[in-house]
Amino acid sequence: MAIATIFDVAKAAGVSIKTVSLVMNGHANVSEQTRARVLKAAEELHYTPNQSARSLAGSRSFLIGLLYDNPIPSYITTVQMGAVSFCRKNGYHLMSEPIDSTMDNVDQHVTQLLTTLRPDGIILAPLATDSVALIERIEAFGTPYVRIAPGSDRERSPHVLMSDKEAAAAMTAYLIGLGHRDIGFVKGHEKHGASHLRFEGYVTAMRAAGLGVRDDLVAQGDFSFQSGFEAALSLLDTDPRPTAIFCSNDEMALGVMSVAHREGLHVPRDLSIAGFDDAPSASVVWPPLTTIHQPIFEMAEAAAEMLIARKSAPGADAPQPKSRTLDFSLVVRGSTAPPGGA
Amino acid sequence: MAIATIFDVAKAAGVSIKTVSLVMNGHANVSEQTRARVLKAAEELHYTPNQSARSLAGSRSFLIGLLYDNPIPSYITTVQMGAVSFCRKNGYHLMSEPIDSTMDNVDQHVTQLLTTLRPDGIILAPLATDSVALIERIEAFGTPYVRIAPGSDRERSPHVLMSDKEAAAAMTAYLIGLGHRDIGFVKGHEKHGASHLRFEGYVTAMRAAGLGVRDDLVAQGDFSFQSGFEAALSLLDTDPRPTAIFCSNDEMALGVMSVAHREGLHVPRDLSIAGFDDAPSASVVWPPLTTIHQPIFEMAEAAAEMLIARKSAPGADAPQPKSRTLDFSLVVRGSTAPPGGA
DNA sequence: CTGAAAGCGCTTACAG
DNA sequence: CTGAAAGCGCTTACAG
Repeated sequence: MAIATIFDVAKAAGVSIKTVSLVMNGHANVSEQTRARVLKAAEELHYTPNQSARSLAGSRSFLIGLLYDNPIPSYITTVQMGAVSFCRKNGYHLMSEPIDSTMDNVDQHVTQLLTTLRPDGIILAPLATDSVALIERIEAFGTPYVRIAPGSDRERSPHVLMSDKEAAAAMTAYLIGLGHRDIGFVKGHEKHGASHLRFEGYVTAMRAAGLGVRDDLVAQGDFSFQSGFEAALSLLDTDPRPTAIFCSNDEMALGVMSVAHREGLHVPRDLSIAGFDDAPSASVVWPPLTTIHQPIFEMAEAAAEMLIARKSAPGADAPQPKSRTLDFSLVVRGSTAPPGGA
Repeated sequence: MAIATIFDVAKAAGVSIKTVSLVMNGHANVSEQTRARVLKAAEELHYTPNQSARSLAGSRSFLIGLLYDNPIPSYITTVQMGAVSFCRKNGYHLMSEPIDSTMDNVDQHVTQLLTTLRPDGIILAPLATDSVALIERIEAFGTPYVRIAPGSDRERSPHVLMSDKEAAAAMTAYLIGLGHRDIGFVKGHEKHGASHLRFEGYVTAMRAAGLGVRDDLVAQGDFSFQSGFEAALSLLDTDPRPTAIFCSNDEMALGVMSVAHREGLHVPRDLSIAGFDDAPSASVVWPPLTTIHQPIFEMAEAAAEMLIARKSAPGADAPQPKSRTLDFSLVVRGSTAPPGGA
C-alpha cells in the first residue's frame, strides 16, 4: 500500500486536513472527540507526517545538528546517545556532523548545513564548543544553539556544564584524606578552558588543607597518553617524590600508570594515580583507575532539551535557563590508597 | 538578506528555474555557457538548494541513516567518520540512529524513521547488521541498505566486510613464526558471526603448521574484558601452559593482560598476548598490544559509496558490486615476542 | 537545449 | 472549533 498522506487520514476521519494537522501537532483547540477520531484513523493508516513537507511548509525541520571536533570516541558516543534520547521523545532526529577545525572550509560546511537542512538547533560539543568562528557563523544565521562544556566565553551562549573546579578539588581532598601530602598534578591542554579550572580546583584544595603547591610537582600535559607519560618521568624525578599523581584526564593517568609499571612501582602502594573523565579505559586497566565521572549523557540530554523546549512550548514564553550545571561523582577504584599502601 | 531561492538565481542568471535545477543537479543537457552563468549567480547569492523542497518534489532526501546497536564507542565513531566522509562529498547527510534491539519498539522506531525522513539509504553497523527483524522491515519498505561486517546470512544483502578468517590465520601464523607452539585462543561472542570465522582462522593456521588444537587451550569469551580475564585464568591453569594467547578482540586481550600483571607474569617474556580490532586502548596499555587492524573507516566509506553510487549515476545502470572485502593489517607491538623473550 | 506549469505533502493565516 | 485555499521551494513530465 502506498504511504498514507494527511488527505487519507482526513478522509478516513471525516475532517479537513487542517484538523488532522492540528491534532498531529498537539494543538489544543480540537474537541476530544475529533482528536480521538483523527488519532484512530492515523493509527490505522500507519500515518506519519512527511518531514520534508512539514519542514517546507512550516518553520520547523525537526532536525538537530551535533557539531563536534577532535572526538574522543567514548565521549562523543555518549553525547550522541544523550542527545538522541531526548530528540526521539520529541520527534526530532540528530544529524551527526563531525568537523575538522583545521580545515579552512569549516565555515563553508557549516553554512551549507544551516541553509540546506535548516536544523532547528545546533549542539556544540568539544572542541567545536570553543570555536569562535563557528559560533559567529551560527549566530549570524540565527539558529539557536547550546554549548556543551564550553571552556571559555561562557556567558555568550546557553550552555550546560559540570563544575570542573569543584570536581578537581574533591579528588584532591580525597587524596589528602588518604594521607597524601606530596601530590603531583598533570595539567590538561592549555587551550581547553576546563584545564585551568581543574588546576584551580587542585590548588584550592591543597591550600584549604594547609598544604603548599610545589612547582616541581605540577607538570604541563595536553590530554594525550604521551604527555602523561612524559609528565610522570619528570614528576617522579623530584625530591621528595610524590606519593600520588592526579591527572586532568584519564588518558594522561594511563600514561603515568605506564611509567609506574615500567619503573616497577606498585600502584597504588608505591604510587596512587587518579584521573578525570571516567573513560571506558579507566576501568579496563590494572589496577582500575580512580577518577571523576562526568555526566556526559545527561549533559547532552539537557542540551537537546534546552533547544527543543523553546520550540515545543509555543506561547509559553517562559524564560529558559541559559545555563545548567550538572553533578559529577568521584569514583574510587583500585589505583588509589594511603601512601605506602597502609 | 533573506536566503536565496531558485527563483533568485534564475532571475540573476537570466534563465528559468528549470535550468537552474538542471545545473544544480549536474545534469548533462545544459550548454557550457548557461551552466557557467548559473553557477556564478548561485555563487554570488550564496544559494544552496533547500533540502526539504528537493526531497518533497523529487525522489531523494539526501539523507543516509546509520543504524547501530550496542556500540563500542571507538568502532561506532570510526564508522560514522567514514560514512560522513563519503556522504559529504556527495551532498548527503548522516542521521545517527542508535537503536536498542532489546526494546520492543525497534520496529516502530525504524518504521517511523523510514516514513518521516525517507532516507535514501540505510547503513547497518554491528550489531544491528545481524538483526533479521530490522532487515525485514527495511526490505519491506524498499529502502536500499548496506550491511557492515554482517556475521550471518551474508548473501541476503549488499555488504562490506573484512576477512576475519584470514586475519586470524595471519596472526596465528605470526605467533607460530615467533616460535610459539602452545597458543591459547579466546573465542568471541557466540552470536557474532565473526567469532566463528576468527576461530576457524586460528584452527586453520595451527593445522597448516602441523600443530594440533588443544581443547584445553581454547576458551569461550563474549568480547568483554571480564570474559577475557576469566578465560586467562582457565588457560593458564593447563599443562603445559600456553606461551601465547590470541584473543578474538582487544578488550578480552586486556583482560588477559590484567591477569598476567596480577600473576606477576612478564609480558611478553613469560606470555605473549595478541588481540583483534586495534581499538584505541590497544596502544594505551603497557605493553602495547599486538593486534589486527580493521579498516573500519574505509568499510563505512565503502558502504556509503555503495548506497550513493546507484543514486548519483542515473542512466549508468552499471551493476554495483554487492559485496566488498577490504584488507586488514597485522600490527605488531610490544605484547608479543618469542617464547622466553629470546 | 529551455519555458510554463503542475504537483510533492504539509502549515497557516483567513474566514466562518 | 473547523473549511477552503494559498504557499513553502523545489523537480519533472509536457511542450516547444
